[in-house]
Amino acid sequence: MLRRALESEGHSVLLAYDGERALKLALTAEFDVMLLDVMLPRMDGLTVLKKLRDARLNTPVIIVSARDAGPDIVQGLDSGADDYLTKPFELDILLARVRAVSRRAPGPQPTDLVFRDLKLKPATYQMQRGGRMVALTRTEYVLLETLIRRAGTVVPRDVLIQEGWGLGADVSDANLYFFVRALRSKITGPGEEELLHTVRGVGYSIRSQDC
Amino acid sequence: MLRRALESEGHSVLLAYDGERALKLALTAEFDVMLLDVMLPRMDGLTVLKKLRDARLNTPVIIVSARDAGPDIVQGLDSGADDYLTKPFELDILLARVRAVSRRAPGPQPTDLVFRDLKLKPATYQMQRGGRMVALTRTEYVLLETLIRRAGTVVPRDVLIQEGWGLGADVSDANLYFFVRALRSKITGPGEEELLHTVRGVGYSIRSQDC
DNA sequence: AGCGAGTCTGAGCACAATCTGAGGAATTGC
DNA sequence: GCAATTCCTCAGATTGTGCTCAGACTCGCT
Repeated sequence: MLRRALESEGHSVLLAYDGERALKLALTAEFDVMLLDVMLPRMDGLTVLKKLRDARLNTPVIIVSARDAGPDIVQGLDSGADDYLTKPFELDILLARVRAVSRRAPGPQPTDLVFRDLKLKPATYQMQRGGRMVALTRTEYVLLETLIRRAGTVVPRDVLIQEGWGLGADVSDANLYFFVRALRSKITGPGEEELLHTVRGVGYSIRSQDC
Repeated sequence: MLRRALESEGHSVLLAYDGERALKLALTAEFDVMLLDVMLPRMDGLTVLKKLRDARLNTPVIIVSARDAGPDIVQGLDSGADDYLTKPFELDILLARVRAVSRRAPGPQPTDLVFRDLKLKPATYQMQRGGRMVALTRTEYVLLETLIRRAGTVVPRDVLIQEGWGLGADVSDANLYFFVRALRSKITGPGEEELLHTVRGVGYSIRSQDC
């Protein structure tokens, strides 16, 4: 739900389901804002924050926690958080606080989605294959994003349709074929390896020849 | 009481008992943090904040208010506050938030926004392309500012509208087109590279041809 | 080899998104 | 109050995206 809300505000969102992965993400890519829960599996939020700051990264962090006791808040902020929001909260407030926090961050560096030498740039609706930079239309972009998010797995045709056109959408097969074709022609230049494979009867899959 | 507490933390404190004096203080001297109540005599806190930001001062501001309704908080943050604290609050939390807010501001932000040979001068509402200096109207300026702040990324149309005209603004498409046209004609002289690109179905983007 | 369902291709149309020109309303400065 | 600037609106012109269709091609099966 949060992801949706943030994406509708123009952010692109990466999700981590436990503390370790959150930290790993935060250390590898560069983010505008990090929303951090405290109670997390594998590594709690405050530790994540501590390690992040130890690594001299000052990505803005908003702690989102059910703990609303004074000492918890103080500890959170003093661990290096930029803001502290207690659950339950109103969505509008979260969005406003995200705006407030990210407003001062100078260089927004939305993260790119990558598979091999194929890079997807949410910020500009472009993709890059090797050195080639290509512009994508909105629908092409959405489809490629879901494909590359699940790279290595097969994405069923109806999932693609749902992502690209919404739930009850009435999309003809030919139409999806049309976009697959468009994507293929953009992804695979002459002499390049085919990355977007058809899985007959099911859907499509981004992967390299082997595996 | 607040003054005591803050001074015991090593801050030196100046007190203003109404909004007008607060604004005057904030405009004349340079502060690490400003604690701002909303319900003030002579000029309410939000107006003070607004005028402060209009004067291009980005002193960190924490709003301290009894109003704890969602819309109030959102409005406060979107007016340019860095944090929002509802009364009653624990002293420790206030102190922690003051530390959090003052920690990050490394002094006043850079004055000119720059992308390639395009320079935006907030102080004078002017822009410079190469050697050419051009005056901008208020709306043109705001739009170009948000575009250049997120240079390299696509700024959705509704974000532009929100920045230029405020939240619930009712702005016709044609109107935005009008300003985009105005900006383009000012940014791109004859023979110069187009920097303001449209991304169909989404919005606009400042970037150079490649990348 | 022959069949059928599933998939792909080429060409072209329709429509909404975008852009333009011209001019009218609202502000602003003097 | 007037002139200049700024902002906004309307009515077409234009474009690119999304979409469709008919026919060709594949793959797996018997």
